[in-house]
Amino acid sequence: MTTTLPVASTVCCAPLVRAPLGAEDATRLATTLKALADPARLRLLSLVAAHEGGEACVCDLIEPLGLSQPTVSHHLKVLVDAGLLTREKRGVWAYFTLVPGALDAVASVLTTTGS
Amino acid sequence: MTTTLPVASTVCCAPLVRAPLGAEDATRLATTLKALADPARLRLLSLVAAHEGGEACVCDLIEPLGLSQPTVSHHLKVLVDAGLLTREKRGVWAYFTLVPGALDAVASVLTTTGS
DNA sequence: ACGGGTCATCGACACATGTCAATATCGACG
DNA sequence: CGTCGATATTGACATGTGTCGATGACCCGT
Repeated sequence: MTTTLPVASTVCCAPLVRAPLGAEDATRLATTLKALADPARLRLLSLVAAHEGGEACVCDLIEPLGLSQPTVSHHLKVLVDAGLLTREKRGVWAYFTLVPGALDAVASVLTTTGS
Repeated sequence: MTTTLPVASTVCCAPLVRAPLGAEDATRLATTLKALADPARLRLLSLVAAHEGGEACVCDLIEPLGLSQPTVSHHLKVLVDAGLLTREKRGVWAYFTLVPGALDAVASVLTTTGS
């Protein structure tokens, strides 16, 4: 294990602009946002979502990204650890899928129109 | 100028899970998300939003964050450069305010329920 | 004009991060 | 069993980032 927690489900808490969020909540949210704050990872999420069946294996993602296979694997691991993707190994291939509601949870914390 | 562009208004584009977003769009989005992906900056946004009148000066933010004044000033600059905060100097004090719709723009890009 | 208070900038430092080449792991299939 | 092909892990490297102390710039009373 390289990272810490199942974060995306821990994003929880208040809409950020309602109450001055504490240090712990801020750290958890920042951890999830750090996972998102990378061009390669954003494109990975986008590619997985747009791929047929909503799932894609590493081999599908290497070429469109233009990055090496280890780098792609690394980014995918970050996204899985952040709770944004799930990894399912079928035979030789590893299939990745969006975690339902994970991105929306982040979005809802950032939304200000909940007043 | 340390950074690049008025980003928050440039977040634009598609909801991320609709079409595989291009390299440029991914970079722009990542830039904005990087500005958000820090506990101190998240708490700053939260503190400013919760503060009386929706605005706060640096001196209001130093103590609740527990960081040095230069560090707070640095984080505020990052948020302003990202288009998430506005800075207005009145007399000796610098007042910061949330840019209306900036956070919501980021949130809408992340939302998947736009199908 | 002077001094005190608010904020920004600079320089330095430790640490995290993205990337790749090389290597390891592991399943499928002759 | 041996090999090939798909992923993951490791090690190394350059670069980016958060933090602070020191300093500079600015406004405002006195």
